[in-house]
Amino acid sequence: MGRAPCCDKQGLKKGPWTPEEDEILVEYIKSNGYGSWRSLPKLAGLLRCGKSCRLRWTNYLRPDIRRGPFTVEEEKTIIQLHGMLGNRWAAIASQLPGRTDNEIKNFWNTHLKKRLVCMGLDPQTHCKNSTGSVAKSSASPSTRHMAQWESVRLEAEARLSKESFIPNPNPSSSSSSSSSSPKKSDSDYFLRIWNSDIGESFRRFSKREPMVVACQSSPISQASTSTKCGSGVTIEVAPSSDVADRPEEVECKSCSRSAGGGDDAVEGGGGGSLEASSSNEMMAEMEDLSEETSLRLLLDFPGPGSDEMGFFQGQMMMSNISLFPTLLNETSSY
DNA sequence: AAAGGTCCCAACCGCTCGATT
DNA sequence: AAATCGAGCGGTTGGGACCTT
Repeated sequence: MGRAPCCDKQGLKKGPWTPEEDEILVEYIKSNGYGSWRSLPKLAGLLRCGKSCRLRWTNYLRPDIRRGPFTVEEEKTIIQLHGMLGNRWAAIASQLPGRTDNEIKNFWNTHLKKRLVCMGLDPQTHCKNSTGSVAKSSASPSTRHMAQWESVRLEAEARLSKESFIPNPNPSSSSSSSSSSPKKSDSDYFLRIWNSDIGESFRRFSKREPMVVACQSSPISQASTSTKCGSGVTIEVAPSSDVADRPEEVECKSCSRSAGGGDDAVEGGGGGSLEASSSNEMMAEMEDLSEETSLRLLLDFPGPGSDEMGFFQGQMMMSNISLFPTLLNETSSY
């Protein structure tokens, strides 16, 4: 598309920044802001291209940059977010105040990646590598990450839909009361994540790739062959006869609205529908399966002996966000 | 002490996307 | 609708710092 170079590179300086250049850039931005990076170097009197100035500012000179080694909590956050988002460093950085995407990327490539390899995990998929016993789907890592998000989101929407069937046993408790209604708030917690930077990042990315949901390890996901979101759009999950090799494809025409109408339905794998007359016991069973499966998908749960679940809860709590808090408490003994 | 190898990170490059013309 | 621009993102690299022999 005839893209012009970002700047006229003739006569512009490259390489490491000098303290003098740093000072000029900082002083200029302090007094003028950084409205246009392209014109900034000329206005500030720097022989650098705008791109270089932006990079220097965002990665090094910004006053809110947090320097120094990564903490253990930050490391775990990066690993978890990388498990969900893949190499989307900017999205990961948005969850780590004061850290830049470049810094996180470097830290990942020089430390965390090696650590995962040493643990016998594929740094891209966070699964056991080819020598291990866990073989996931043939989908690309980014697709799997999206699939995890999408799977959990679908379940959250399905749960909301399902909840709308159940008569409130305690009419005095308002539906907006989150603390006294864990089931309801569980869905809300997910939707809050969904509406956060991470969710936004996922939504933007997912526009570019067809959605493939790999849910072979998920009994409830296999069972959930279709659901309706709040706008009445049906999301189809075609059952597969060989789920280990062929991840089920989902044509998701979803909206971001939660399900709420009384005629929304969640259909079971046997072809039967969960209707409003379903027993509470069945609902409870579905609830348990659904929540555990969702968590495992979301966290790439590595299995017994891991403390990652507990960590993740801590991370989310730090951000005033918790995914299915009651379940996390129950499952933290894994 | 010196040479060679490895690690680490700041900076660059090329691409994509959204906005504008 | 097409071309262009500006910004941002992720992959890659150059070179200094550090380690090993």
